[in-house]
Amino acid sequence: MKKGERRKQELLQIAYRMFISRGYENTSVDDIIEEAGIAKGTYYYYFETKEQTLEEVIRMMIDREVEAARQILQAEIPVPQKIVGIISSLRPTQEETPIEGALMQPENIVMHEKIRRKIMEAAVPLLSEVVQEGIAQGIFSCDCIAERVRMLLVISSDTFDEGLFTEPDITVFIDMTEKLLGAQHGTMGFIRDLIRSGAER
Amino acid sequence: MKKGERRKQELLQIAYRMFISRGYENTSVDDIIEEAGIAKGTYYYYFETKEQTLEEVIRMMIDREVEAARQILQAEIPVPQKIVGIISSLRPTQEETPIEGALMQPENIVMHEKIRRKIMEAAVPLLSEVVQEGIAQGIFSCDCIAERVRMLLVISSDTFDEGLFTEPDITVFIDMTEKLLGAQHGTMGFIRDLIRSGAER
Amino acid sequence: MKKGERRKQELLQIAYRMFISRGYENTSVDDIIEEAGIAKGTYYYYFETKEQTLEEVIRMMIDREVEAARQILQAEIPVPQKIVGIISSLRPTQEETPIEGALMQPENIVMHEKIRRKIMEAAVPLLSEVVQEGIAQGIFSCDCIAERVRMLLVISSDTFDEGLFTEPDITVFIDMTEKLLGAQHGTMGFIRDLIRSGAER
Amino acid sequence: MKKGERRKQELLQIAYRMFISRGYENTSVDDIIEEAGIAKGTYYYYFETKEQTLEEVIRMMIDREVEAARQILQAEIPVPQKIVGIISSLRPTQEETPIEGALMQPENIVMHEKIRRKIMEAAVPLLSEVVQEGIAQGIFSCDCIAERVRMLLVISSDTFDEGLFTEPDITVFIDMTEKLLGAQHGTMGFIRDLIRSGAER
DNA sequence: GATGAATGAGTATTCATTCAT
DNA sequence: GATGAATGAATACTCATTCAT
Repeated sequence: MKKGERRKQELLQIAYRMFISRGYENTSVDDIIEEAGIAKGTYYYYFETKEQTLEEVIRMMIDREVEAARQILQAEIPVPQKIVGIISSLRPTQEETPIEGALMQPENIVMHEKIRRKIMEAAVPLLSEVVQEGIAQGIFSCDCIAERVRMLLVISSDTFDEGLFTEPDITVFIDMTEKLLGAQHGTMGFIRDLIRSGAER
Repeated sequence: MKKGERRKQELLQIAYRMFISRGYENTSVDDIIEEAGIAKGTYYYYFETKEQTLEEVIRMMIDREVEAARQILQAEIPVPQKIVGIISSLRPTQEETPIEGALMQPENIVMHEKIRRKIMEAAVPLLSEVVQEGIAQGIFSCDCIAERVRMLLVISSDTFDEGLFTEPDITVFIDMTEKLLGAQHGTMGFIRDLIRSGAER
Repeated sequence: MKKGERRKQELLQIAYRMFISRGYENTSVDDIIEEAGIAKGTYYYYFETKEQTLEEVIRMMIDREVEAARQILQAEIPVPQKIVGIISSLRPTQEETPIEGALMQPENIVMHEKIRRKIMEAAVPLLSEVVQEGIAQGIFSCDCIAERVRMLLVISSDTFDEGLFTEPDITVFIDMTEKLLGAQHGTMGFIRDLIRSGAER
Repeated sequence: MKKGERRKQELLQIAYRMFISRGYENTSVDDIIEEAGIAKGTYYYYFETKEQTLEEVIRMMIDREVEAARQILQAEIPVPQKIVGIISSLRPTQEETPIEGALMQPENIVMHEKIRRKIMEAAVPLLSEVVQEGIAQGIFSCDCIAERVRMLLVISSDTFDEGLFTEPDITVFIDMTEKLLGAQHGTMGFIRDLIRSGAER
């Protein structure tokens, strides 16, 4: 039992890397089995279809990220930092594809989109909880929390996912976030420093 | 020459409809020529590759929409209405795919994404101009106009493109827009009535 | 040993049902082991190949039917009734596939044909014996018994196996049978009543 | 137009030979294109699917045979000879597979069966006409013509198609045919000479 | 007796593209 | 301008069979 499970995890890992770096559509089953050094039959022993492999790859990736996000949720840090931390941890394929840069444009779109939706599903409740916490602490003040959180995620994703943002983008994002959640001006300003220190690395 | 041009426009029209309704990847060259009633060779007489056809289809579609947006830009209506009007007119495949609903989920993603980017490119300068106008009139008050406009478009697209929005979504969207542009509370409230009257139809 | 034998009989039973209802070619080894709830290896412990399984399935099925036919042979009923009884008892998959009707058309042909041939082999001597008996009793009168019996079986199979016969088919079949065996007109007329009463059920 | 048509006929011819000699299931598309010396794409330019190829192969074969049968129907020969002639001409793959003998047992069954049914459909009306003619001439005397003709075909096919018949088979077949059609004893006796002279060749 | 992981040759089908006419 | 016959690499998936444990 264990043996088969481990093997499957290995295969998922390999498929994950290939899907991310070349795109789902551009990765053939032949490519995967060659990389994995297994026979066609072995692949289909573990996965019903290629599509199913994608599904499992995404689930694996998301599970991981949601786990990281949950850790942050329970950490002993200020609420604004929690928000930013969770959002960052849910960025797909962030430091995971450092090799080929932002390879999520061409035909990775399909997978990217699938992931985006799943992450949305998982992230909205988590973040809502934190925002709630912020409201309780008097840091935030707003209604329609779920909708605002969702909007926050969409903007964040659009602004930062491709790594092509400018200073004004950051400014507006910070402004936006504060107003969206009804926070005092300056509450989220630390984001700028965070990004700067991140970029320096 | 003219005859050939007209023919090409027809083909683009056909390709456009097919790409929209079945997705780019799911539309084969064979499908197109069958629908158009022409031979394989004829298709390749007009287009270098299938990819190029897509490019031209998108350009055509965007040109049209930008044209419509430009008309609104020059119309004699209040600035907030202009903004909403332009955003609406740039919604891809809105009344153009009335048949099968929001056919932009499954594998239309690729085309949808390509269009989205092109529209962004075209829309940001147009909308920026209107916002500028609003600022001059004292209706809006903000910096980083281009970035804010972009954000507005992203949120609008995410909220409304699939047609699956709720009341709170509208509320937050209106709130967001006002704060994003530094408008007075209530300035964009008319959007709600607009959507309601649109939905009634 | 006994335990293994029983297990094998169970597997044969399962394979039998699946072959009959879905066809030999359309039933994969995977299908069988799933239905049986056993592992791949177990299957191949009991059977050398899938083909061999088919062979054994057919043998089992025929053994049964021949046994039934033999009972009729020894029964104390008139010779004409014996003939009809034996022919009926040898109909393959008659009350055995009551579920899906005449599932022997599409790709079941392969198995159907194999069975047909085996049944022929088994049936000709049995029926020949009965015809001999009929000749001894002065009911029939003919030479080349084996050949005539074979012909009888072929016609019977063609006429009745698919269950798509009409009144004239019955008439001709009865006429044929009488003349084939050199019986008096009317001798086999009871077949019509038999079929009618069978149909009424 | 003509060029393509001829090519297709050639391909059909090749497929025909291969299906007959190796069986439909055992002939892969790869086999066919290799034999034909064409590319995969070319094959699929002419045929939608492999199944469709089979369909067309069968149609071609039957058309030919029915044409031959029709010629005999209109010939100026005695009615009994017509009957035998038509039946013979409808024998599938008779002198057409002289090479590998009766290669229609193993998995050719599928095709064989398909052909058998189509031939039946075509042959029954043709032969019925001839029998009618025989009745008019006082040579035959029977009712239920279609059913009798069908039976005749079935028996003939079973007896002769595989080429494994004996003297008694011929005797019974002749006897059967005469009685089936209500002909005088001796009417069909010429069949025996026909077969003998055929076998001598 | 029984398991299940591993195999790999085999299969039909798709499709963008080319080019001689 | 237009045709349509020809291409061939690519692709996902199947399945009977083996064998170490």
